[in-house]
Amino acid sequence: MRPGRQGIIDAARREFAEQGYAGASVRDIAHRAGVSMSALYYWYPGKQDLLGAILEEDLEHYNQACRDAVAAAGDRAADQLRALVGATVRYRVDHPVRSSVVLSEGRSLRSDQQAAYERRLAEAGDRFRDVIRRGLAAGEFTTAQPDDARRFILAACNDIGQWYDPAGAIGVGALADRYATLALTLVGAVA
Amino acid sequence: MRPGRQGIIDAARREFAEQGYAGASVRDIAHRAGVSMSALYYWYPGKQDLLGAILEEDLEHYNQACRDAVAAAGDRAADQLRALVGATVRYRVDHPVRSSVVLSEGRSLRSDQQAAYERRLAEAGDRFRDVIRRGLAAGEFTTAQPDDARRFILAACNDIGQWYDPAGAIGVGALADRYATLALTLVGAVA
Amino acid sequence: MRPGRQGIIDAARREFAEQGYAGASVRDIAHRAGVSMSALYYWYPGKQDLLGAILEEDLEHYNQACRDAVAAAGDRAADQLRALVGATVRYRVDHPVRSSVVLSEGRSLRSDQQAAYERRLAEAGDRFRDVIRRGLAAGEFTTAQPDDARRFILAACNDIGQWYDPAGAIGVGALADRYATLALTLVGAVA
Amino acid sequence: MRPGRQGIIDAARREFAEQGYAGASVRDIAHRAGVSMSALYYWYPGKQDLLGAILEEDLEHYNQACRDAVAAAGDRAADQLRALVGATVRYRVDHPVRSSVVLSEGRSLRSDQQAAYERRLAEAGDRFRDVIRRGLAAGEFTTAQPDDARRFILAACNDIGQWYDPAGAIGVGALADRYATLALTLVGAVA
DNA sequence: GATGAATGAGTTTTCATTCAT
DNA sequence: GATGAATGAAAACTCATTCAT
Repeated sequence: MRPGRQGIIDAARREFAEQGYAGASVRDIAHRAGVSMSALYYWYPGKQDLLGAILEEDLEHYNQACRDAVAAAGDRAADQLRALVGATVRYRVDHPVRSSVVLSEGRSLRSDQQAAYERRLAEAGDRFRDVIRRGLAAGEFTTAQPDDARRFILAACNDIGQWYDPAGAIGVGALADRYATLALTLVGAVA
Repeated sequence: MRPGRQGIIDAARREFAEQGYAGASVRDIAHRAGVSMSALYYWYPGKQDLLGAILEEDLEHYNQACRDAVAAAGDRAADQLRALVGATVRYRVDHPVRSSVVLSEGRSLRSDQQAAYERRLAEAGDRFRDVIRRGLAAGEFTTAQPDDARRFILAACNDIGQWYDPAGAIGVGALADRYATLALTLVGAVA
Repeated sequence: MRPGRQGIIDAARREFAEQGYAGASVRDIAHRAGVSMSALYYWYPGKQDLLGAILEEDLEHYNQACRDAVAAAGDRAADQLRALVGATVRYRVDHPVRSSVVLSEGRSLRSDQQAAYERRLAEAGDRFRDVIRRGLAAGEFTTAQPDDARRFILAACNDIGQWYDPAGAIGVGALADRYATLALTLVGAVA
Repeated sequence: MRPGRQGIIDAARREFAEQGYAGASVRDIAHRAGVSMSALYYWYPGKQDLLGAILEEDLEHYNQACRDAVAAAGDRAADQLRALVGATVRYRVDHPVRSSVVLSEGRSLRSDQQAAYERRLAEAGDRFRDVIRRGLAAGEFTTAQPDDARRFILAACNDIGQWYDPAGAIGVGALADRYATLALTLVGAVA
């Protein structure tokens, strides 16, 4: 696990995050992973497959976090939305490198890898959509613009990596709470 | 405008938008512009300078649109925020290529170009910050989270290019209105 | 030799003849031509195109020699067959490098280049077929195996490069005469 | 025969026939043979040795077929020549892969393997030379060009793999007869 | 007896850029 | 004002081969 495959994936993720997919070089990835280029090619058939493996792993990782958060949140839509926003904020803060690659390098995937990527992305979006729909149906939310609200919430959460300073004064927990509050405002949560 | 320069910039912008800065090739840019590579290098010193010129032109272009919108909006903060959101939504929809490059290729700038870029970016952010601050001071807005609200609004507006379909059913005007409404919700606009 | 295109083609032909297409390296071709690899790629899009250009040039060159020989040979089929065998023998002897590449590297062509190559090869074969058919029709030839005779003749002529020693005692003219004699024997030429 | 060795040789032969020696990769050979690369290297010291073993085995195989054919042919040179042509035609038709490698990859041998290869090739040529010489001595053959005739015959037989279609209408037996007839024509066989 | 893992030199090709004219 | 020709470095990837186990 660790020595070959995982070390290479980790190095590739960092390199893709810093340079972008096109700007990253396989040579630098191998060097960063502490293996020869040939060893890298022994474990992965090519640069594109590295990206595919990373996006698969990280999106799945994030989706799992969301599933868990919703499952632990109880029945009220407001609590589920709080949980979802919290999980997303936390993921962006705790995994900035993973988040950066997932959110900006999807377009660099080979065409045959796109479908799986977009399915996983849609799963994430659908979870928000479902919670908001259920909140509306239950009378917990009152917004007339559920789609726009969802887009605001997701865009805001995904944008965190662009400005958040892990060494700064804002804690993750507080940030999650604040973002959840605004999310509930957007969906017009009652009481 | 000028025959050589502008055609090259336009081609470069499209190429950067489609491939990313690192993934774009000077050869392809020249070909797309219909000029020889030598001609391109006659007008611009290099690839980085193309990016610099594009980001300068487009961010300035966007900032001017915002300035004009605010200036035309009258004195109430709510109207100014509506105008600002409207200008941003419109820019993202009407200039998807410009928007895409400005929003995703800033990190590829040479270090000596970064300062100007970030100053212009900050100008855009500050305009939202100022309007929200003035709205709070005037009692028009009531939010306890002005910074978070600003981030939600900007992130949502900037994200439009990721999903908006110009051939789809949603018109720009309607979209601008809807986004402005949510923006006002976020800042807790009164009555 | 000559700058640019021709020098590169000449070097590539020699290299392909000596090492085979797969065994030849673009680096060695460029070195042999006295140009940098980048210069080579300026003139030709890739290794395969070098092979394509060579086979086209050389097969056409040979076909032209055959056309001229037949045209100059007068009306009797026997004379035309003599001319055709003479032209082929001469080509194999005078252009051993061209002959070697044309006869052994056709299978290394890209699929889109194969058709043109095979058309030119067929043209060469058809010229022999036509002459033999006409000789039979005119009563000059009597063989019951015109197809086999044609294959014997062509195979023998094409094989010359495998054993002929240009520094040896056999002159081209004598060889051409001897091969023509056997060719006429094979088709059962009368008197 | 032996489990590892023979499967590897068979795979290598096919690969060499399809791609040429230089174009074939040890990886593909191992994969085709269904063994690991390490296993391949356990049985054979390297790629060159595979080629050496193949050429040795196949040329010897062919030579043995010729020896047997001549031995079974009786004393008349014409019958022996018929037998020799028949054996060669049959070998080219029945073993197209072996034939292809033997006839086109000899030049890729390591220098220390060349001698043995050329000795075996010469043995094949000498058998034809001897039969023709004996036919002339016995008055069975009358050609004035025994060397050229031999070259025609061998070249024609060796060329069969280039055009013969095993799924086509021509049977091996018929083809052998026809080629033998032309061979006898070339040597000027009497009666 | 056999392999999974790795290597370093090599491959073809593309890159941004320069220069003589 | 502009170009055709060229460059050296680097790109992604493959090669035949080796070695510790």
